[in-house]
Amino acid sequence: MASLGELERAVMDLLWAGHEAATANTLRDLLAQSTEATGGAAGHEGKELAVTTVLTVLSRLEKKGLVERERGTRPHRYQAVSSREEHTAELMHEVLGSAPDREAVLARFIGSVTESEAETLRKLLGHI
Amino acid sequence: MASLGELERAVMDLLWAGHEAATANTLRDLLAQSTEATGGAAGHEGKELAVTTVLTVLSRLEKKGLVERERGTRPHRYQAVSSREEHTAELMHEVLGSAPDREAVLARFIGSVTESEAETLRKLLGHI
DNA sequence: TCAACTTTTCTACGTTCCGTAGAACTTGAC
DNA sequence: GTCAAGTTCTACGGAACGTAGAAAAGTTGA
Repeated sequence: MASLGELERAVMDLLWAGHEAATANTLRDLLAQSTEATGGAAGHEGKELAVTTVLTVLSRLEKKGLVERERGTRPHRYQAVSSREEHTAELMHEVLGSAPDREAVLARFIGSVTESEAETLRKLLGHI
Repeated sequence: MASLGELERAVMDLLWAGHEAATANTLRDLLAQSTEATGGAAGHEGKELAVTTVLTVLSRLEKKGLVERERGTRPHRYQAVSSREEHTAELMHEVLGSAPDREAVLARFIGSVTESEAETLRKLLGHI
């Protein structure tokens, strides 16, 4: 119950970036802009998707529990259920929990953390 | 480039559990045993898969970089490229890296770690 | 109120990934 | 050189996802 497709991910990124609820139309425009910006590599031109496409994706994201919608207003407004950081942290816990020996995983994990991240962790853990 | 199917996962679990290289035949037998053990819930009876099925899965896992095979011996022998713990830790880093603000994610992550895990982390961070 | 427009839901198709395995090919042993 | 064991090729069905048209539901100006 985790992985997202490419478009689903792009939509979540937009919802996470602008911290407000957005309509499908707004999102469609933003999607066109963001793919436009990435002219070079991936080949996605600034293509406008059909609104129904965006709506389908939003419905799927809602079913997955990542997005919630206000049904009151007429153009429904959508927003992320939890912040990108919370969601990501949750995912990390999910991954961590998928191994029987969590502490051994943590040992490996810490082994390849940057120094500044290590410092952050020390602070968070109430170390000196 | 990450998620595994159910059978792929089961195969990796076997390769990770018995730390030695195994043949497709061995794995097929082990798979039948392990599904047999889980009589109640999932409904998977102790069904023997075709060896070709196991071989296909192993090929896919090889292509994904999770498994490597000795081509020298005739029944090829397969083994996990990295331990379950390393693989899991790598995955966690991948997830962590998927968010722009890694430190914010770490903050949330630490927020819901068990006390014994926190203790482990403190020790590990002590001497980095 | 009704016609025109906007928004949402339903349905569907193509692609990719995965579980599954038969057919065909390769290779080592005798 | 034949045969049995093993490996590769090919393929099919189902689920997830990108994509969007058709149809239904709601809104609004005249």
